[in-house]
Amino acid sequence: MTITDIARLSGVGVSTVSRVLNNHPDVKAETREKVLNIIKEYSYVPNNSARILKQTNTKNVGILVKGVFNPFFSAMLKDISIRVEDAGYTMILHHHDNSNDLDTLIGFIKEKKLQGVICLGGNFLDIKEESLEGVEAAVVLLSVSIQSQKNYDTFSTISIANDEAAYEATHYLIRNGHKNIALLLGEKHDFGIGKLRYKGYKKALEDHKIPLKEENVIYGEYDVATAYGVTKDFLSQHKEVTALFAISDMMAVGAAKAAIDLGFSIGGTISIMGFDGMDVAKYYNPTIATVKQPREEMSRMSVELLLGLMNGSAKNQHIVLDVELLEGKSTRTI
Amino acid sequence: MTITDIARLSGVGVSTVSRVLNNHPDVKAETREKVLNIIKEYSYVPNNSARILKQTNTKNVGILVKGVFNPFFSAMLKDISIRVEDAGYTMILHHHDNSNDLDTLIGFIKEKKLQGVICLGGNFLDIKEESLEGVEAAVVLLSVSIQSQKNYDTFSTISIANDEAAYEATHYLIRNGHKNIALLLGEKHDFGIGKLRYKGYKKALEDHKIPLKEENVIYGEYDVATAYGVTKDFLSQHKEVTALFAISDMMAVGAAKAAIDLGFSIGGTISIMGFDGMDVAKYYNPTIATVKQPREEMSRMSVELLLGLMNGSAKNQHIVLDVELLEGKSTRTI
DNA sequence: TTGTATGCGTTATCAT
DNA sequence: ATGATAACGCATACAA
Repeated sequence: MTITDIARLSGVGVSTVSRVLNNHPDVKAETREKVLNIIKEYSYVPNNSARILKQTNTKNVGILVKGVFNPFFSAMLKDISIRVEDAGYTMILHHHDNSNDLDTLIGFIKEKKLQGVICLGGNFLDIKEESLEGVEAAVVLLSVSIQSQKNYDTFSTISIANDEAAYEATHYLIRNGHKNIALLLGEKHDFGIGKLRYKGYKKALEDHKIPLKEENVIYGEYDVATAYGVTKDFLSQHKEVTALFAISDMMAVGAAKAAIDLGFSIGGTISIMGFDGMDVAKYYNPTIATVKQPREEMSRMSVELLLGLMNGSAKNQHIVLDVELLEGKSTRTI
Repeated sequence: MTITDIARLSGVGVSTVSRVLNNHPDVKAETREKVLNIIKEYSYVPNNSARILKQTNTKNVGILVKGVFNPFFSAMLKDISIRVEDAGYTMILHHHDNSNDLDTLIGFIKEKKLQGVICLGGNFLDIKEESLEGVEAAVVLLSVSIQSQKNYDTFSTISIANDEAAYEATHYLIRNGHKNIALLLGEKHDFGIGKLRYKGYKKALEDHKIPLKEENVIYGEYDVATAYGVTKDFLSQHKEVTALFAISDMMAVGAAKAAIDLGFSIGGTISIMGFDGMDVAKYYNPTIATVKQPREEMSRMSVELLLGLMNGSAKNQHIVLDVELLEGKSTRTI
């Protein structure tokens, strides 16, 4: 069933059908009605690929998400999608788990003829100034990790200082008298955000002359159940540890439960700190201290910047936002 | 930059470039190399719309998600995507929030030329046998709510008996001596799953001659923070309530925290029961009793059924799976 | 107000 | 092994 079929069945030309489809004004009401009826009767749906192929000026912006299953991203997605649609753009959400984030991004832009893209997550470690030179779309990288600190001019970034944030969290625990602080990371071979947070943890220890013990670093794969398991194993053998810093709130929850099940008291015999500022930290029992990423602000700024880039009123820039340490009942001073 | 440009730059014809792109065997290694270099040099990416437009036999299955921000769906998505890709199909994820789920589904199938679709969520209340008659793709509705109990032959469904599951949860609380049981629903005007769970709650009360009090039904919009707020308001005025049944685990968490902040003891002065069987219920402190939906099984069956429907080895069917009541420390007998 | 004809970028058929 | 060319379904410039 194509536009030609509908045209034939309605006894009109294809362009008339096309006009009806696209709400063009210059179609007689009667004709429009007739065509609409045929469309409904045969439940015809235009082929969007053909449409995109033909169209030049699509008001489309894309959101490219790496790992949609991450609850922190899911939450940001919501904010972003609302704002994008408010601005009159159609949002095209694309999830992927490819290794090459950059190629995926470029392919996405070309395939969908996008005017702009916000990337949520991913490691653009080898991105270069010229990587996006031929790309006419505005690109905002949000919460991604890139290697260099150069002021690239072909794309924008919005992020937090992951190393400093982790430093702050660790420092908070140290200030409260903790010296034996375990670190619960995600994946072992993460050269992006995980590495930066590790760096911050390490520096905080160094600055306070606390020796770093490699065995105090464990990996929970950003998963509650895994975090629970490794923490339980770890704590049962390392009773001397008085605090644990998890680099995601979901892992902090798993760790907290593990500690509880081992007889620790959260905020008593062990202090737990999370990362992200998710609702679950706030509503856990007890409330888990966490490093809150400015999620709403990141979402808002990313859309505003993208819109600005698209209409030419903004230039590419690299924004680093502040985090906020939220205290909870899960830590104590010793 | 199109395939024609690449052909010109490489000094070959478009068909040769197309062959290289699609890994056809009959291209001289040397030629392939040459073309590949040009492609890389100009960072050319094929236009997928044109591709889809042209292709007939795309091995594509779609996943149509309504409300990707729901953590229960996110978890299922993960299982499904792995299985679909294992089967050699490309998975196309599409999220939407349109009111007409059926139209969105049909549009999605036609646009992407899909061989099959799994729908996650949505209310297909007015779906009819003939709604999908002209659609050649296999359709499996997963965790959706449809009005009729007819054995439709043009699509399949996999679901749980939401009313019975809610009945079971309520009955469990009643059996444990509770008579004043609050119900924490999602949205007020939900005529799908929410309505069914309300029905189960109501019937359980009726069967035990417990009068239904409308003021005991509150709405948390499937959101932790909202659930926290309404529960706090509610419990501070209804100290006589001894149990609360939330129809999602995230809402149960919010409710639990509200109760704690009001001085209740979870599993002591108040019993809390959730729904879904999410990790968060298990790792909450204390562990929250919940009705576990067979998530892995639902995911597995949906993919298996879809594959069967596509290769003709299966017929459309309507499967209702059992739930499992997981006890926790959050309820007690009175 | 409506219809005809052309091209969007690709794949596939048929030659060569 | 490779190239020319005809669709795919649509939007649109231009003609009527």
